Amino acid sequence: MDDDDIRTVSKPTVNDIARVAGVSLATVDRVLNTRPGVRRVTIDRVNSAIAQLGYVRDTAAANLARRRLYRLLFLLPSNRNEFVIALEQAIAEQGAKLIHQRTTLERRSVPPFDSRAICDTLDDLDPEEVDGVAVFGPETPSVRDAVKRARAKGIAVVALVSDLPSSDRDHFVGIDNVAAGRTAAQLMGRFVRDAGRILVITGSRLARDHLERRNGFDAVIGADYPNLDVVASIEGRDDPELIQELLPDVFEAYPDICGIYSSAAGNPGLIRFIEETSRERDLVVIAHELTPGSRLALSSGVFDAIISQDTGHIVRSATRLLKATADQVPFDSTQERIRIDIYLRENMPLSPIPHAEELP
Amino acid sequence: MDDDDIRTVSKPTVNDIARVAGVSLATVDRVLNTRPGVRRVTIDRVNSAIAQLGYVRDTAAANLARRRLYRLLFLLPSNRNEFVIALEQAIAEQGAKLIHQRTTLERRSVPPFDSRAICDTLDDLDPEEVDGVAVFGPETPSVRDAVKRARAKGIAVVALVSDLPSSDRDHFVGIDNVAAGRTAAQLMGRFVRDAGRILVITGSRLARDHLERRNGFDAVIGADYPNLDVVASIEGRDDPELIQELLPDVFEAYPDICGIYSSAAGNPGLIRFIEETSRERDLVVIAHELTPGSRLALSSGVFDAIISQDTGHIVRSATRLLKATADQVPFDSTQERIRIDIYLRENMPLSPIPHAEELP
DNA sequence: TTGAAAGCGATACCAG
DNA sequence: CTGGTATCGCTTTCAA
Repeated sequence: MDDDDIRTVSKPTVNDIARVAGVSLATVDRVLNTRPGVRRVTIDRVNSAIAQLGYVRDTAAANLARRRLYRLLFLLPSNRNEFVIALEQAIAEQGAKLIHQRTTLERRSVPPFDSRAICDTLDDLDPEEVDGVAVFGPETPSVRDAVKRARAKGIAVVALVSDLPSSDRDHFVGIDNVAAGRTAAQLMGRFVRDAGRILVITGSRLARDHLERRNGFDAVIGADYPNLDVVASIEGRDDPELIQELLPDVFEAYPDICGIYSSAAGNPGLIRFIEETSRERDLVVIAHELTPGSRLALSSGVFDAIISQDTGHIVRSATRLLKATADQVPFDSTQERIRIDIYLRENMPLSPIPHAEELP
Repeated sequence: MDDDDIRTVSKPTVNDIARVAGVSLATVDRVLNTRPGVRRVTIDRVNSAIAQLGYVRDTAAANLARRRLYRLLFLLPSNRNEFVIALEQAIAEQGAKLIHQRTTLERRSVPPFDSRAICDTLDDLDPEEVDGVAVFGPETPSVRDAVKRARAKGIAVVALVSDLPSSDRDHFVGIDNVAAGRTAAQLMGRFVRDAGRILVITGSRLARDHLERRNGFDAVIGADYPNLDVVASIEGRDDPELIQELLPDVFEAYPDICGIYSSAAGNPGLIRFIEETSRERDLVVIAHELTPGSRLALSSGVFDAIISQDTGHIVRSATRLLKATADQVPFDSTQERIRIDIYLRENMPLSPIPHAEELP
């Protein structure tokens, strides 16, 4: 009892537990890590000592002793659009920092919407070699099952950017895309001055995130803005060239388009089209993802607003969640919520990707 | 040389340095931590071994051995508005988590705008007892000098929410308030449908953040929205009662007010006024800080948009920056940039302060 | 000016 | 089943 009082200044350690429970360090460790070979009574004795002392494991010390390495894998589509590139950069940057914290980030690309490649990659993963994987891919039945198998092998899995809800992934790291679509619609409704038609550019039917955005957008425009009419969307397949090619016909068919919601990738094509043809038009354009290209468009007035998600935050969050899942420890949910960022020209960060790492 | 090659699998340690430099661990440590009592030649030998091996210190192991505790202090105004309360909650929550990471967060309140109290607190700080302090206060000459003295004593100082630029504080943790004001103005200009007057509610002339917002707001309205006219602002002193009291006269004098920019605290008074009197009016209202009260106002349509800064992020960022400064190690500037958040009804987080800490 | 050795808090191997 | 002990990477006396 006196001992306990004396100890209250600093936090209890395994040694304290051993002393209070009257067992050795090794036994305490066995109980702490639920390893076999301890009698029920002993387990109880140790556990009550733990409870009595209010012990909390020092993760840093544990990882040091364990020489624990976290090997995490990011599985991305091999798209070359700016968003995916930003994500890759964020992974590379975080990876360079985390190497000093016993964590390695590996990145692997598979062809877009190639469920098969995703499944094969996941199935080939050896739990001895990989602790967790972040998957940015389409929600297909085969992917869903492959995620389940990976988790069954003991590999932590988070869905990145686009959710895989029915796969039992451990977490989803990204924005609520229905809400993002609703946000875009609200801005559109506010920004457009008169009645007219709105064009939505989508990506692929296979991408859950694009679908959700579209649904959210339509719901709000339909409910709150009777003056606006959403015309049948064009499917741009995230391809700038295709988008630039399709747009003239659309504007021919609907000359009264007063707003464009670019809900997927392929913005460069949209930007080129507007710069070449629609300068004079009073067109409200809302797009997704703050990238070098979309920043310029926002600065120059080609875009009116950008809905975005912070790629740095996404990578850091995925990393923390994969580690926490692997270690089965709690995490800070407030820190892991990815915001639906709204950027106007006025609140853009000065530099999208400040590479500088400075000394205080 | 062979040794080095063999070692490339894992990262170099102090032992490797000692071996390569042909000195003892103790000497390596002395050089690493720039402690006295080492000959020039020896220092050089160790340093070149460090460079050769590309050594990076394992902070976790160092802190373990050092039994390093970070004692950080947050100095806040004793205002009871929701923003300060949210900040206090974030400090309490982070503090509870960080206690397991050798970091204690202490919070101290001083009367608002009481430079003297801030100076006294800073001057009383013992560098043996406090590693860093985050100051949320007015930028007065005396505060500036007290910050300088604190830093001279070896205490890390960051300015919180409102910058103290001429004080040589180590960092500023908060948003660019000029840009925040500009953002509010752009939204206002976009949201207001017709010509009219805009009322700005400010806080105090002593608060740098409020002044900056006001300047940014006026600049954009003046330049981009000739149809809008900003009437002389009212100084609400962050006081809901005062604001509620002042508003009727203002609307009497200017019945054509079509927008309100609440650039400081005291929103509850504004909300009550609008709910009681201006329901019928077509009033665009933009306020600062997402709090329980402002969330409700946004949901109900009393507010049209909220400019905000994430209190959780602010506290985490201040903590990381104070630690990094105290240890003189680099930090990740992309992670520390506090965003100018724009919230509409559609992109509000579901719960402003999710207290839940869940298991994966 | 330098080195040997004892920890920090936790883990893991090898005996018994 | 349980305990002793070396070790992780780094810091810190205490001697020499």
